[in-house]
Amino acid sequence: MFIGYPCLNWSMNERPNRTFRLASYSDERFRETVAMNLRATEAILRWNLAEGFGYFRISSDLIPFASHPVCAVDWAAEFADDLARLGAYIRQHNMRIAMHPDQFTLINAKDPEIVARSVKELAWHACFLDAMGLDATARLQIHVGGVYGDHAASRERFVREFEKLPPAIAHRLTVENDDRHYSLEDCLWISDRTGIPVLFDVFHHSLHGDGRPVSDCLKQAARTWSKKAGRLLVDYSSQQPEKRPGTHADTLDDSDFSQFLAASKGTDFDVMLEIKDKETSARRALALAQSDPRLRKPCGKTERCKPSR
DNA sequence: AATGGTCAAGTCAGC
DNA sequence: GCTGACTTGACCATT
Repeated sequence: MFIGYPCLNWSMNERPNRTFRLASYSDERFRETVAMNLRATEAILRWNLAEGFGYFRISSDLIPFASHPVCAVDWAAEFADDLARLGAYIRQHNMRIAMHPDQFTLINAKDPEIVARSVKELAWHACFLDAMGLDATARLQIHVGGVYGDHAASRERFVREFEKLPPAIAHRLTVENDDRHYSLEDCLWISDRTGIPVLFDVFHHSLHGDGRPVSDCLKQAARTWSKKAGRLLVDYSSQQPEKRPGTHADTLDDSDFSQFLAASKGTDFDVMLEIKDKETSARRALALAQSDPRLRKPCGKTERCKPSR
């Protein structure tokens, strides 16, 4: 088990998600921004290694406007060396990487143009991971979406559209249960028909699930992950008190997380803490998991990974 | 320097 | 048909 946090690190003076307005786009500005974002990401991964975090979600803002027609720069070629170096670092320390294209990525949209844009969006993410030389354990997670008032039809459409995806995307794609439309059951239904591994979101399951115990869900979701796809991925969060149901907590609820660790004992996975204060909570989670035999730390290639302590 | 309106992309509910 | 919510950081124009 690796513990991770998404995209940003507030305690460092690094921003891996710098962007700018479309109206002020220029190739030069694009290049500068990508270069800064890459350097920041590299710095955060170094920090993660030192702190013991083996799992990280790389920001989709790293390459701004990557799938937009305005972007004519061949960034994968221009930054090939930087990307290869970053990838080598990740592989050397056996780190786990995921990316989460945003909610407008809908391979099952009714409008074929939205589908085409979504495929382009997924394609650049896949290209980015490819350029780093990462294998299929580096995942692209998306929600099912595209409901248009008919869950069943949309679920079917997702399966059909998946079959048409280029292999470079298909072999990295992962579906995640969401908090309003598609439960774990739905994702498993899709997985049965496509072989897509299912990322289990604990918090979403509590908001939109069938009430089944987390331990059962984890076991079911884990069965959808092959050796190639890697360990099961899990998103964890808890409810921010006094806020609309579904609002992610500002900071880790220590007792809720400890209960989750206890309840999940029978399954191994990498867990992403979707908590707003990022690495602050991730550190506490790491401390709470210290005595958990599943916990691993990122390590060098030659040195065998061992459970911490 | 601080502030606040607005930002590529999608869907849905509510007017 | 249009607007705002969803959700959330940050750009950027304005003060």
